Amino acid sequence: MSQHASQNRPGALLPESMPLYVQIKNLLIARVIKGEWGPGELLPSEMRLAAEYGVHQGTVRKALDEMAAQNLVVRQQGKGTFVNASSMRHSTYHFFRVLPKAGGSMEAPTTEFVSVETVPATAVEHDRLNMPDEQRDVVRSVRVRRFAGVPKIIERVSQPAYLFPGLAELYRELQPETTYGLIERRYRVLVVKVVERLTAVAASADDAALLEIAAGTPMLEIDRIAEAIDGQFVEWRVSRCLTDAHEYVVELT
Amino acid sequence: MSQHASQNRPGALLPESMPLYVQIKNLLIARVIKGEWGPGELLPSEMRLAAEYGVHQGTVRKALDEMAAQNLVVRQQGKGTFVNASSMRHSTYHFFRVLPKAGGSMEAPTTEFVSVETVPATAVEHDRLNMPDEQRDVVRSVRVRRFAGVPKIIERVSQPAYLFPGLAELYRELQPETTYGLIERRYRVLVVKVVERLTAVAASADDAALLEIAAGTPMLEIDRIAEAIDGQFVEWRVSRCLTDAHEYVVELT
DNA sequence: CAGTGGTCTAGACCACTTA
DNA sequence: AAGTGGTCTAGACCACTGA
Repeated sequence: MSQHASQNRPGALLPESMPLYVQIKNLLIARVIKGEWGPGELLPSEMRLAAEYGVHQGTVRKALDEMAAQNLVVRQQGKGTFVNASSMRHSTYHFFRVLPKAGGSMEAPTTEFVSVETVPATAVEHDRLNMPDEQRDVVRSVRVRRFAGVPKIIERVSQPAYLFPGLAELYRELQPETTYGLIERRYRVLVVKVVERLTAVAASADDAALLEIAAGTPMLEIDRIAEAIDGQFVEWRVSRCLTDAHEYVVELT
Repeated sequence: MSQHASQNRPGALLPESMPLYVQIKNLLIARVIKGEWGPGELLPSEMRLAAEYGVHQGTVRKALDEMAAQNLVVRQQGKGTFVNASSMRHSTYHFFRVLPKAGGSMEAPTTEFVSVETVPATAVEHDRLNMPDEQRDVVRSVRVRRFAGVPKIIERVSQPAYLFPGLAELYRELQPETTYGLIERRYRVLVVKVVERLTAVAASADDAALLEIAAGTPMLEIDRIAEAIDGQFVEWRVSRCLTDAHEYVVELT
């Protein structure tokens, strides 16, 4: 793994002759996935890692800087480098983009589980979650989120059962506010990326009943796939939101 | 610009509290804004900039790396560092997130200008665009975008007239596909950030007439503020989209 | 106080582009 | 061949943290 060794075997040391700092970064990510350091835990210092891998501190630094840029770790001067935990992110609602319209109050929503069941996956669920053929079951749950007591969002969530044994019971028991915090603590699965597809739809009869509105009311539908640090798809969620007092905010650069 | 010199000028344009590479970065950004190098043009090499500012190459490198991370410049090994031009970005439609639904074709939309006028700003326009009190006029335009000939999006755009003299005439004359490419080429104003707020709305009578649909059809409304490299707000755009065959896609990390 | 990450300099070699 | 950005090492000093 030393610079000298890689120079003497061009293109041969590792599957691809990637830069040293990229190799270090990949090794560190693999160790984070393996759970060697849990969410929120302290990594060894730059100097220790450099000694361990036989490279210069600056090389480890560049690897850790890139991991920090990807939100995999958080660096704190004087303290050290920590595995990112969702509790350490911008907020518990890091991936939650539905906010009160400008001027509205900032209170967090409450969550009520309408139903939780473990059932065979539909073809669509199986496909969207990229599940292996031999795995058939999903944990399907329906939740209603209320702002100031008023129901505004319906979430229909499907998750591969084989990744999360006992998840249905956990949901019934804990009724957690945030899915990702729970699966991170209980299953050591860290969600690092979501892809959302937004459309405008008319409220169905089911929606209307749950939200106490007229059927046909325009709603914002958010179709989300959540991806874990190892690339597994861990959730397919379809949310329908009333946007009379809230809006979906996103910043693009 | 040496570390020593900046320490001797507390509270100056470049506060001593900032790291050297941040000061260099700010100076370089200022020069880009001033137009010293136009969009797509080559910056001096790291070595030249380091000599010019009297710092080490590595310090300039860190400044340029951060500018590259912000998409202000593009770095190419063996060639040099270039000011970002929207034509060099991921695509001409870098900020355009409305895409055909999965499985749909990928053809680009056409743009038709319905109206262009220079008029006094409403109170809302003045506020949203953060315009100075003494500036009163906006260029207001309405466009319809068609996919495969079918009208799907109405865009209502307001821009501060004082920032873009002659813009209304340019719009009438050129009917450009993309606003940002035009104002970059003609006014050397580079849009680097947009904030979008999405809601679901019912099509108005106006919308229905322009898109040949029934009033009340659910539509996706995208309220966008576009920000230039110097922090100026250069556009307020409200788009209404039919999402029967298209969707708004965003990836969050 | 020792240990951590943050900044800065210095110099080497590399891969890529252009002429 | 010359010039560019990309990588890596090396060592210095700083600011911040916590015992």
